[in-house]
Amino acid sequence: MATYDQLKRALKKEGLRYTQQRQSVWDELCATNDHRDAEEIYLAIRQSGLNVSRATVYRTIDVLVKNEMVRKLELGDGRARYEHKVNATHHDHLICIQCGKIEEFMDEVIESRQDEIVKKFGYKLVRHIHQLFIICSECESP
Amino acid sequence: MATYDQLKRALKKEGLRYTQQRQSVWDELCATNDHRDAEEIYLAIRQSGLNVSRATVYRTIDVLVKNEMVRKLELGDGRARYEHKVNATHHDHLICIQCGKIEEFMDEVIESRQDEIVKKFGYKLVRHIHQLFIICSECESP
DNA sequence: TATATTCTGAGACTCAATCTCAATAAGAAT
DNA sequence: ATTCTTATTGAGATTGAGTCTCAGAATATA
Repeated sequence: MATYDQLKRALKKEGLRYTQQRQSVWDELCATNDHRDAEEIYLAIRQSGLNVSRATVYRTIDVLVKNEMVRKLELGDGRARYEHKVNATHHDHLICIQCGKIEEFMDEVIESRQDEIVKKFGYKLVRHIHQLFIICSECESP
Repeated sequence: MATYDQLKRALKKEGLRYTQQRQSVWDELCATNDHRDAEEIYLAIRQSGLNVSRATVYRTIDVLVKNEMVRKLELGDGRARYEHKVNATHHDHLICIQCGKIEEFMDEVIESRQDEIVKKFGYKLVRHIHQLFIICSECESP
């Protein structure tokens, strides 16, 4: 699942060395489809018996985000979440404000409206954040 | 502009006392239509000769946000921005990643698509964040 | 193998935001 | 108006995510 080659290529492109620590961060990010914070990634790696520091986790994630292998999610609670982008298509997020569950959505109409809005202003769209904060069905009627 | 009555009403509703410090925070927030962070609000109040602590600025803003007199913007850079909601209609934001300029947009089609998406999931929409990170015309061709 | 360079980890540091608690001020009662 | 009760304030300590430092470890190059 975690592609050894993709990591090597990205590191080479950045002029960085391939190391076991960087591989383990990438492996752990690919191990689930969850949206986890840096501390969770760090603890999961340690759990698996490997010794990688928090600093290395943060540094490696930055490289992966820059190379579009990982997506960084800012939910406004001060902790960034990360999801790998292996085999993933573009999507935005629904976040339950009760249980924290995160689901994904994608809407072509919204995507194209965004482009039109930006075009009308005469600007250039770089990226967007679209998050729907909801109460999920389980939390609504438990 | 800064409505004395609206503040008094909100404070009464929360079981809080009306104080000069709280009034000055509300006054300063209403003084411009900018999207400023807490430190900027704090410094602006001090500039005007009043003595209000950072703690009070943060605490008062929380009350104002809770009572929908002020909107909190999380741009993902670790500093929340605030804008007053006096005479304001709903809108989302365009943010220039070069110069930091913030502009507003509103699109009925996007708004209703959001409702439909949430409805399809069987969830309840509480609030949303929609931010378009752009490069503005001045930054694009200076 | 020797040498140069990058990487790592532990912990110090940063910075926005929150918390603490003694001193102060608001509002109610008299 | 004065007193009394209770909330508020301010200065600085604290928190917590994330970044930085730098000596030692690991990797690449000669």
